[in-house]
Amino acid sequence: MVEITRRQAIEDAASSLFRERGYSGTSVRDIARAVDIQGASLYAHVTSKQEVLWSIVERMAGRFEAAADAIEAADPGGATFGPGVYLIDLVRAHVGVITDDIERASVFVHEWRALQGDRRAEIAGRRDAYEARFRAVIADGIRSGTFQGPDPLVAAGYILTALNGLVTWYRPDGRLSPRDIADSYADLSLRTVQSARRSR
Amino acid sequence: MVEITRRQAIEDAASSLFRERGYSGTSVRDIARAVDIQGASLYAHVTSKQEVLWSIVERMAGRFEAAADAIEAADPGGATFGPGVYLIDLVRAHVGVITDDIERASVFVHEWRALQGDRRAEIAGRRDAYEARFRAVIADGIRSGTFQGPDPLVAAGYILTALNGLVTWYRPDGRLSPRDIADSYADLSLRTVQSARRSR
DNA sequence: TCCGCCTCCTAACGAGCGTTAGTTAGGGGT
DNA sequence: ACCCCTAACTAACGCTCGTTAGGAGGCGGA
Repeated sequence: MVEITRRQAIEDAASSLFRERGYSGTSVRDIARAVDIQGASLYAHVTSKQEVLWSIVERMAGRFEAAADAIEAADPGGATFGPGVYLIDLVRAHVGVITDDIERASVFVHEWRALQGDRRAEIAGRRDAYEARFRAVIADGIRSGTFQGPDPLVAAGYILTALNGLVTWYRPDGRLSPRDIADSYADLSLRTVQSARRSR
Repeated sequence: MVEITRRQAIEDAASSLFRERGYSGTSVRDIARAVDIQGASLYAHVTSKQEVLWSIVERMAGRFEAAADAIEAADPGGATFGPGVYLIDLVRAHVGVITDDIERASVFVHEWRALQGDRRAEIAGRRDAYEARFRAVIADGIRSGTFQGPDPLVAAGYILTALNGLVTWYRPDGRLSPRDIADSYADLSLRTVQSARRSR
């Protein structure tokens, strides 16, 4: 990871620390130390600690949204390829965004609550809108008989938290490539909304 | 919730605050204010902030373990009723522990990382041992042909994070009762490890 | 009546917090 | 030669942090 700007290096260091110790558990002097600088010198590059968190979270929100937008653009409402393909694509995209930048993704998933005021509300809203895409495709699939499930809300909650849980165990240098995980997670998620074969 | 001891009231208040703002984001004066006391007066009931977190996390670890122990005792190794029933029972038990005390469960899931030194290591080990029960039953089921899956480790990770994700959206006063959720989650989890019926 | 516990208080400690102010050193453009 | 920009520094601000010390009031049991 070659750093171009000092600002980027600071955000990378902050992401890593926020992930490890949480936003509240990380001091600006901790971040500064990670880029070999005095605490006060950080403020030449950054206006506040809160703004660093915002920058990280906002960028990741944008990535998730863009990935989902691309899928919607390719197959509006899943009308062409059906809810199964649409759901699989959403899952693969979600996994891809996480594995692409695990530190920032982890901060996005766990630390967005540390945002204050309007920014927190904005992210809460955008998260909800994003999750609604999953709820919609699941509800669609159930309505059309492609999926079977107890409740679209519960199923969406189950799948989405499973996907986000990836940030707790994914290791870039681990046995499984992002591709492997995307394949597995797409498979598991599709099964989750389809009736199981009976077996004893 | 009728409080018997002052200590219990303090732990309840701390659980609620740790859940909302995180361990680092909560000060001892915040906890004290929640039980209408001066910050320093807390130390008549508690030896340190860290010890309060430990008390909460340790108790919940015990609950999860006890619930799983009961299942193992009733059907050792799933030898009698098979992996399907065993997994369903584990899932129902896990959901039950969470819905039974959502605040403490949420702290257990998210804030155990704030523990320091040996205590953190101990909980990490106990968590891993607990999760191994899920991995084992899934691997068993795959070996015996009851389950089909891409990888027992991935499947276990997927299911466990889905279950733990319940702490982020469960509301005791919501539409769904703990029973409803246990039913749905047991169903969804079983599907996750079984091949889907083909449908278009 | 007195003892001892329980609960809570005020005052204070040293450390660390996020942030501001003012300054310095070096390099590139005019 | 001059100027400004960038990137860093030291010093300090007011505040909050977790925690300790020492004491006061009330209540149950001997």
